[in-house]
Formats: sequence, structure tokens, C-alpha cells
Amino acid sequence: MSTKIAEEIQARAPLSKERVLGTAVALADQGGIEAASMRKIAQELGVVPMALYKHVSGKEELLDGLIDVVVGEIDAPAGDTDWKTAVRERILSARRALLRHPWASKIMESRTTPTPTVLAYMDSMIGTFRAGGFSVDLTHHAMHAMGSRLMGFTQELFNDRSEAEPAVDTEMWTALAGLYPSIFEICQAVSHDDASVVGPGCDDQFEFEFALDLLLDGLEKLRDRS
Amino acid sequence: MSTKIAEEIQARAPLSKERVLGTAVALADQGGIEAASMRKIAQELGVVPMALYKHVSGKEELLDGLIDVVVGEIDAPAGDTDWKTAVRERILSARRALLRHPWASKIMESRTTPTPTVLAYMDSMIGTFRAGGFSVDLTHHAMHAMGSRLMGFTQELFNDRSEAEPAVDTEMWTALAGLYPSIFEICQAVSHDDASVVGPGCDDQFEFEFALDLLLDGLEKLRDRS
DNA sequence: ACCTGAACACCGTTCAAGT
DNA sequence: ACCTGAACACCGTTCAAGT
Repeated sequence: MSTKIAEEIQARAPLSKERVLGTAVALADQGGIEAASMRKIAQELGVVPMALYKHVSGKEELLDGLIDVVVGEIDAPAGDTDWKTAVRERILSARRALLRHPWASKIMESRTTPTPTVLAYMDSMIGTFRAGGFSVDLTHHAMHAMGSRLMGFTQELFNDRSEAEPAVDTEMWTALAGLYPSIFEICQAVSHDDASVVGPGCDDQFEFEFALDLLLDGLEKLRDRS
Repeated sequence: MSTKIAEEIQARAPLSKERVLGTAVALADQGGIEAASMRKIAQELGVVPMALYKHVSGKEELLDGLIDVVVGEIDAPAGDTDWKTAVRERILSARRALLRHPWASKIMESRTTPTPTVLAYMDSMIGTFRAGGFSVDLTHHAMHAMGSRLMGFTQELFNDRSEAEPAVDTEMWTALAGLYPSIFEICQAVSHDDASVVGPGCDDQFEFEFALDLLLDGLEKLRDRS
């Protein structure tokens, strides 16, 4: 029976940690973070849930592994430029990785201890600052100031933009204008067309780079001052 | 039977939305976010879980309510100062509220749509920028650049600091030095005492204000340039 | 010795049965 | 008409039973 053989092969398939993480990433990419539960990963692999615990000590280690996959996709630092473009390019690469895996930021936020892969990334980033002439202290503050933006986070409030937003009609629009006039003023400026339809929304990439450059420029000035 | 009477009184106690949110906040303050489950809130109130659904449509609305409680604790904007100290003071007030309720940041990160209370807070903050001479566009960028820091977020990676950290011994310390030399260098500078013990750690308040001022100063320069 | 099915202790929420 | 107990569909993980 070929079915039997197929089952045998599947059963004997190594089921390494890589395979577990790989299917977890695939499931999360496809169905969001809650699609990457222990039970669903096991089901996808044609395996009983407990079988995963041979390759991963538990949910925590699985989440750490998922982060490592994403961090592993960040480009290596460009060695032939100044600190500023090196940091900038690397962070933009991190952002691209995060956009490829929208579930990753939520996991990172939930993590409590950095993995060796993340530590290596941070260490490398610190090294770039130091090589750029930043003192130990200023580098320290710089890393804190960059915060999770180092990992490519947009770190905005309510950055859903997922569910095709429920078509703001004129009634809601005028209500907005009355209740929150300052928000209204900005929304109106962002949407180029007339006020009856909500515009194309914000340019996330522009806003990310704006904030990034604001920080980098500020840090550069602090470096030059000392 | 006084017991019966007590039960009757408790049963007849209004069980308003305020009471539900109040006990939820108390439970979360005391036992973290997972202590504020529907079932545990109901148990604390001596009520069947489903009874909560009379005052709260579901878990989502409960979480929104919890955020509103925290945002409600942020001081009103000081009206008699320049935009910079007004923004600064308000954000530091938000940070204080968040430190009082450490569970709140995780909930805010999980939220997808802002509540009216949060919108009002944002609207007020935008108004402060505008009154400070910022153009509509620059104010827009400023709000994005501030991001969740507006709510008092430290938004750092791995800001646990909760579990009394497991006493870094000399062995780990030298391993750190070898694997992550740049991180080691910074840790060494932060901890004033000798290298055998990890020092007092970072001054979170200082780092928060450092990053905040870096952004505010940069924004001020951009405003003056136009 | 190894693997795994059933069970445990949760969770938010539905729904029909009881008053 | 109102309230609520049991049940549903999940979750991560323990543990003992089966091979």
C-alpha cells in the first residue's frame, strides 16, 4: 500500500527544529500569529502535538526561534560606508524583514529575554556606532533612544491598517471634525482629494524614515558636540 | 441568616461597568494582565462569568475600558507654558501612569482601534503642537515620530527587569565579553563597581527623557527652519 | 527506553434550559 | 423576559499508560 509507505516516510521524516520553525513561519505568514499554535503546527506536520517538544522545549522557545528566523533575514551591515548610512540601511532592512512577517513585532514585544541572535545583532549595531566615533556613554543612550526601532518597528499606536477600513462616510467625517478638530485638520491635509472620502492614508515608509533620520541627525549633533 | 443577607446585598450590588473595570484594574495591578481574565473578574465579583457581558460586550471592550482608565489618569495639559514643556510634562505624566499600571502597555500594543478617550488625548496633543507654531504637516510627522512614546512607552526591547535578574556571575560575564564585546563594553561602563557583579543597570527615567528630548529638540529645529 | 493518547487546567463565548 | 449553567472550541502542557 503506497499510502502506508507515504505515512512511514512522513513519520520517519527527521522533523528537525528547522522543520518545526519553518512550518511555524509559513503558518504565521499565512494566517497570523494565532495560526502558529503548537497544536496547529503539529497538525500541519502530521504529528501529535507532544512530538514538537522533542525539538522545542515549549512555546517560549518556539517564539524565540521565530524571532531568530526574522532577525536572520536582516542584511549584514555594509562595511564600506559611514556609521549613519550603515545604521540607516540596516534598520531599513530590519523593517523590510518585519513587513514580510507582520506577526513578528507582536512576538518581539512579548519576549522578555533576548536570544543570542538578537544579542549579536545589537552587538553589531553598537559596534557601528562606536566605529563612527560615538563614546561608550553616548552609544548607550543612542541604543536606548532607538529602542525597538532598531528592529524595524514603526511603534505607532494603532497601526492596524489591516481590515479594509470601513469607508469613512460624510457623517462620520463631520462628527470627527466636531469632536477632534485637530485630528480632523491633519486627516484633511493628508487626504488630497476632497473631504468626503478618506484619502490614501499616511505614507508609512516616509514617516518611518522621517523619525529615523530625526534621531540619527540628533545623535550626530550630540556626537560632534563632545 | 446574615450570610444570606450579605449574598443578597452583593447580588443586588449594581455591578456597573465601572465596578467591572475597577476590579479588573485591581486584579491586573496585583497579578498582571493574565489575572484580569473574564472568569477571574467574575469570580472576584462573586458573579457568574456571563454576568459581565451585561456591562461589557466582550473581552475587546473590557481591554478598551482598561486603557481608558489609564489614559484618564494622565494629567491635563499645562496651559501656561510653551509647547515643548507642555508636551514634555504631559508625556512624562503618561509615563507615570504607565509605570503605575505595568500591564497597560501590553494591552495598548494589542489594540487595533483607538477609543474616544485616546483620540481626545491625541487631539489635545496635536493642538499643543499647532499652538506651538508647528505646521499641519510637521505636526503630522511629529505625531508619527513620537509614536507610542506619546503614551509614555519606553518602547525598548526586552524591558523586563521584572524577575530579579539571575545574578550574572563571573563566568557568564567573561562569556559575554567574548561573544558580544560591544555590549560588554557598555555594560561595564554602566556598572560602576568592578566587573564581577552586574551594576545597578540602566537609569530608565534618564534614558526615557534623553530620547524624548532628542526628539523634541529635533522637531523644534525643524519648525524653526520653516 | 521511547513515544503518545488522554487528561488537566485554563481561556472567551455560545446557547439552550430553567426560573 | 431575564438570568445562568453547561457546553463548545480552543490553548499549552503534564503524565501515565502502551509499545
